[in-house]
Amino acid sequence: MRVTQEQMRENRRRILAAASRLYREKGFDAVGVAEVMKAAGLTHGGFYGHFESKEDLMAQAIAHATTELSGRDDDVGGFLAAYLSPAHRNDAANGCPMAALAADVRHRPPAARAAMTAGIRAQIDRLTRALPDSVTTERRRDAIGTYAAMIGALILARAVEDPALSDEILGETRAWVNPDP
Amino acid sequence: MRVTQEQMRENRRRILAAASRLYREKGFDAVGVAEVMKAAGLTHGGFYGHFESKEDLMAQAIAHATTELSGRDDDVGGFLAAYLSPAHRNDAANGCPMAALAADVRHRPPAARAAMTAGIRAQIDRLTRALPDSVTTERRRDAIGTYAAMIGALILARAVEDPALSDEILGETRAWVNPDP
DNA sequence: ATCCAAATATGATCGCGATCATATGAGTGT
DNA sequence: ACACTCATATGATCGCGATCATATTTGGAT
Repeated sequence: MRVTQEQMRENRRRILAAASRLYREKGFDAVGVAEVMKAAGLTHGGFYGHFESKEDLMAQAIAHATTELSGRDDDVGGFLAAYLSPAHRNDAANGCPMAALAADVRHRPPAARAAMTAGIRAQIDRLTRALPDSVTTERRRDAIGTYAAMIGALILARAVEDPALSDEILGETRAWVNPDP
Repeated sequence: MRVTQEQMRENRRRILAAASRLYREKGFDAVGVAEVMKAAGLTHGGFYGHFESKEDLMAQAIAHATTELSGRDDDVGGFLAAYLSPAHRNDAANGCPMAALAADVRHRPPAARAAMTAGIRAQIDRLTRALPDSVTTERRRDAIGTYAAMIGALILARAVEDPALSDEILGETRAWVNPDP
């Protein structure tokens, strides 16, 4: 059956949202086109009316996730605490797309890597603007180091099966990158 | 044909070495049993004489890689420089198994996660022993934060397609975690 | 109102990869 | 030497997932 142009755009948005959530939760390979379409409330056949291929979907889903999650630029401390929280660790599906997919994107075609690169660059720039100035270090260096530690800690905390060690990695990294508060 | 007990153990070692290299290079999903066996100089059928399943192989390959790469504990500065070098970024196949596989292991069965957990714990302990003592921070906290930053930076550097940004992430993180030298 | 094109649904196809069944042939203990 | 067992080789099987072919239904323009 046919559908309103409005409805079609909405369906496309649904597909992207479902894909970006499923990819973050399970990884690119574990999520099939049919599963994405089902999660979007559609059937698998219509997929190729919206996207060229699964590769195309991966790239657009990354872009969708990275542009959607751009919060406010103030309150770095709060951002850090939320990022390195057990809640974020336990909810990859709605969390940071870089922590969930950056390692995976290494094996993906150029379009997906380009989208990821744009997201990483934007996040570093945002952090650079948000971080407090310091006499001893440069802001951009701080931003890059802090971002790397955040992502590394979240990935490690998610990889580890021992909850105590996982919590320790989150908590100690948070104290380490932000010693003052 | 049959083979010496010695030869069989050697074959098993070859399979593990090939698997650990291929997994680090391409990820778990992209590497099939047949490819691993071929890289080890065998045919795919004999695989189940050595391992229960692909899951079993994944877990043992992680353990193999993590126990093999335990270098000396001194010279943290040199270790850091090598870890955050373009050479390491470009050679995931022979590099740190955590940077290559920790994010992936999140989607794997318990055995693989247990092996990865053991490797991460050992590496944190090793770094804790190797880091210089400090008045302002605790050694274990330093170790965890530094390790997180190293892994995060390497993952980001490998995800990014722009070589300039990739190099910058490596270099700035290195300067950030180790400001003195 | 009517016709047409477009969006989705339904149902192949096609290749790939994990696992298993059977065959082969050479180590191993007697 | 001999029989026998076991490691490997060869060749199915089996399910899954990406992609495509065809059908269906209804927006949208005339």
